[in-house]
Amino acid sequence: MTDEQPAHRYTPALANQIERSWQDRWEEHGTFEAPNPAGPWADPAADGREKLMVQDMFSYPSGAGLHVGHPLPYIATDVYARFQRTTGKNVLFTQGFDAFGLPAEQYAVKTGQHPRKTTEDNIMVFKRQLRQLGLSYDQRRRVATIDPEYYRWTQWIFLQIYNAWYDERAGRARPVAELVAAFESGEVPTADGRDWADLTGAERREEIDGRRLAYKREVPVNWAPGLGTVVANEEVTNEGLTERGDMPVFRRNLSQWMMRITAYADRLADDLDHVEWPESIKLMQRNWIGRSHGAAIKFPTEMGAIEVFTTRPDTIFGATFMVLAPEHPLVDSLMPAAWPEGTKDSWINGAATPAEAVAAYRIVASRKSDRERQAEDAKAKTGVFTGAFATNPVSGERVPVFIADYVLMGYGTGAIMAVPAEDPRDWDFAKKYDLPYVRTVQPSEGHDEDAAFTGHGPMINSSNDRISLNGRETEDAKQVVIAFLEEHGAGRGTITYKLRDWLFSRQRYWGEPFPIVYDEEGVAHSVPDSMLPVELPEVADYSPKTYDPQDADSMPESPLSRAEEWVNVELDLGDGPKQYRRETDTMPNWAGSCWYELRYTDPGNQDAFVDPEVERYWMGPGRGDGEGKAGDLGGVDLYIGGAEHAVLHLLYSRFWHKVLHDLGHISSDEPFRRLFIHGYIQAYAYRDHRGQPVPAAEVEERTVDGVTSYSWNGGAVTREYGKMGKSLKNVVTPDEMCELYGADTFRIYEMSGGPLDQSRAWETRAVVGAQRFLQRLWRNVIDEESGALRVSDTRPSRELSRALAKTIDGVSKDYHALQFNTAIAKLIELNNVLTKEAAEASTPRPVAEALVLMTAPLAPHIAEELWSRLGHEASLTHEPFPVADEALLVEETVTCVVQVQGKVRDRLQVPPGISDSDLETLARESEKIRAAVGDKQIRKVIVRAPKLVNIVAG
RNA sequence: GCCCUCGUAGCCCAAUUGGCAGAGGCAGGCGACUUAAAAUCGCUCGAGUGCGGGUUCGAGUCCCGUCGGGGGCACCA
Repeated sequence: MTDEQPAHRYTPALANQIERSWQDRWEEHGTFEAPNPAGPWADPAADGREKLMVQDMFSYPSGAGLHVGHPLPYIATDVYARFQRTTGKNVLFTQGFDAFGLPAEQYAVKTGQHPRKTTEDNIMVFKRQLRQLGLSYDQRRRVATIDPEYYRWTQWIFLQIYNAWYDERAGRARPVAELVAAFESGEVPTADGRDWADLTGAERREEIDGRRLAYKREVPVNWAPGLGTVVANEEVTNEGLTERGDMPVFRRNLSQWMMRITAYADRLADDLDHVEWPESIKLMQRNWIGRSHGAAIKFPTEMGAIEVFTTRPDTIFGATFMVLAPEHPLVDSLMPAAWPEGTKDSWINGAATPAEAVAAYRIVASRKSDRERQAEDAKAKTGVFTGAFATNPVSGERVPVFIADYVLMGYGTGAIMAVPAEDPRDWDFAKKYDLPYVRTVQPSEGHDEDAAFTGHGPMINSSNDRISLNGRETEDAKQVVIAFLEEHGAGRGTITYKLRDWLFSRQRYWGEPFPIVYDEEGVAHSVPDSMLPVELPEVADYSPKTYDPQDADSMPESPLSRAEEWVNVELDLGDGPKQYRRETDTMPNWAGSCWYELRYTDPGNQDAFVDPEVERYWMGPGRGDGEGKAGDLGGVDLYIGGAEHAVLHLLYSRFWHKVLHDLGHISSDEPFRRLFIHGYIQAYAYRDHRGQPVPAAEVEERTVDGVTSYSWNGGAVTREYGKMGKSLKNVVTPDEMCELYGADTFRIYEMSGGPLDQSRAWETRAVVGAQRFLQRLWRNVIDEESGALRVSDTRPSRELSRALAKTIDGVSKDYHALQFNTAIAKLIELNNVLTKEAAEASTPRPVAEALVLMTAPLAPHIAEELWSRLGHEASLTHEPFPVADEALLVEETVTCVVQVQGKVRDRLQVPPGISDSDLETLARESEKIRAAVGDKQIRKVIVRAPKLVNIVAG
């Protein structure tokens, strides 16, 4: 079959051959290596050029390999990087591997191999798959998080964070050494107010540890017995299962490493104003940080004051009871021995004493798993009276104190003032337990009397001899109440966050070991820089001890704790050799990806995680795309990735980046200046009558009378749309596509499907469109029969010259804006115009060369091949992008539409520079327009020269 | 329940950001080449923008409501 084809046709076989040879050549010449301003790759040329840093989110080398959805962002960044090189920029573009973590370990457990072996095998597969796509990575800059030379610096950064504290007054992190000085001088008060000089050694250590940005503490954590590890709050799904592995999670108190990300809550929220990210992602981060302004208010009781947090201090006259979280520490001391006067039967759940009622309720609440709480009807509020009363500090009313599990210990102060009339949750609780309500905001017209009113309106019922809020609007009333509380020492304006500190310990083998050892007293010490990296030991059994997934009482046991020889070490930490025990937990998967963008800039550096000069060159504020932008904080110029990392990865890496910035190690204050979220490639899957998936590639489609039906092996099947996966039998791989069509065709198809931020369906049969385009392009330069060039030095026709200028202009704009789908359409359009002209004659060289250069970012191999056949020795990588002839962009005549009452009645050919008044005159003189207007009065004429005139008559 | 997004030819998508609904591709139809088919090439058919209102001289584009798809959050006081 193929032997009947013209000998020099651009067939898949030829494409494959060309692609291999150019990939080899690029590698051999180090074509995509980007010079640095300093260090081993220093090149004076770097300084003279503008820089640009383009990056994909870390790839995770899973055992399954790539399907056609994975390369979408990689190709997009590659096109962008290649385009930017043609504008003369020094472009840093590479791709590394995030290779620690649960999936690698679980896969290793399943196959019985060491995680390093399976991970490295997977990396090899990924590298091969990525190489065949022709991605223009700087190979020298690839990093893998599992490489000891990489995680040495991950550990070093951990120690930087460990040895830092957050100075609220300065609004930044500072080294712990400066904290000691601040304690000594009394600048920073100790926790209990005593003089630093009066504290014992242990007390001083406690003071310091209590302020470190990385600290170890007994905290309630998410323990997953089925995985044998704890996971972060963010890694637990709404169903109360682990995000990876779908295992049940239980709340347990365990001593764990934490990161004080909450210290950065304000800056993480505020600096979102200075990065170019999609608003939706900024919103998700702001919601996650969850900053709310309100007041902390003290409600006095006989046993001391209960502090509540509220965002609605204005409604305090409506606070008719209080609710504490069941775990609230004050509950025990609040309870009287017996039920007081006025206790309603419905409040006590049949218990004889408050102690009995509280104990019983606590058991019920603690037994509920997160899952059960989710499943429960949100309106089914439960709780019990504590027997205690508190005094409303503003209204002076005596209010009963309840405990209920709808109040969470982890948010605010774990206690609320309940305002049923203005809060639906409190309303539900009040209805159930027969508690009174007082409306303090005038509900709007028609508001349901049997419901809380959460809207805004003038204050009512909020006045006594000390204060009056009546008639005030919400915001105003808040300020008045806060001022009143502060004046009377009963409270203050305050801010609360949903963001919690980051749980940083995992009981896994396959992660970075902590650079921490414990002495005989159990005191933690940093491992000195000179002893880094702390390498993972070889162990016989690298899987953590797992339990029955439902066994809530089991205890985590880290695999490293069994490596006795590694755990027990003799070290000299400056005071002579002593025995120490190593920390046996490892860091979470996120650690390595928290700073890799920094390492990309200087991966060979042996003396530092990054040379400050190199960091400033690639990521510094006001450089690259940040040039001339007020308030720019620096960072990667373009970062492309999926929305699934909108919160976790992007928040954690911003946090680490800010700490490193505060400590003076880097100049940029944000890691990623511009973020772009790509859509996904999804696929159709088909199921037979039993609901079993059938191979999607073998399904036949038939349309009869406009109704489309699908069949497989003669039997009807149903179609669904979703992810690509083995279980759905709808996986298409880049390997298959490269073999069947070639990488360039595959790249064009991937980029032509639609805007990059939109998801789309994979359709193998449509790939041929991309192939036809490249074949036509090839044919316009090379004679299919002889293989000779068919370009000439003839001048292109005026029409072709215009088309070329328009294409250069449009394509260049599209590349800048990441609109590769429309860039492709414009290139095809020009190629089609060229095909018509070239059918009769040869292709004018200037057009051929410009078209090849413009196509190169998208289909680099064929472009390089044609460029070389056109007689150029060097790679076109750094060849300047064609420049449009401005004169040809101006049309000679423009079609002007003349409308009457908004309907098109005539079209005029006019010069583009025509004035409004000349155009109006022309339009009024038009026969068709006169006929359309008839004898109606012309009321108004809208002129938008040179394209439109609209006459309003009537 | 709340928030964010997207709905344009049979399908994937354009539309100078409020100014003639069509750039490109797939599929379909007709033709050329071929003994034939595939591949290739040429020509060609094709929506009034999910639905209902509103603003405007003019709405795919802005506003309100509604339906449908995708995503996020969910007792956060």
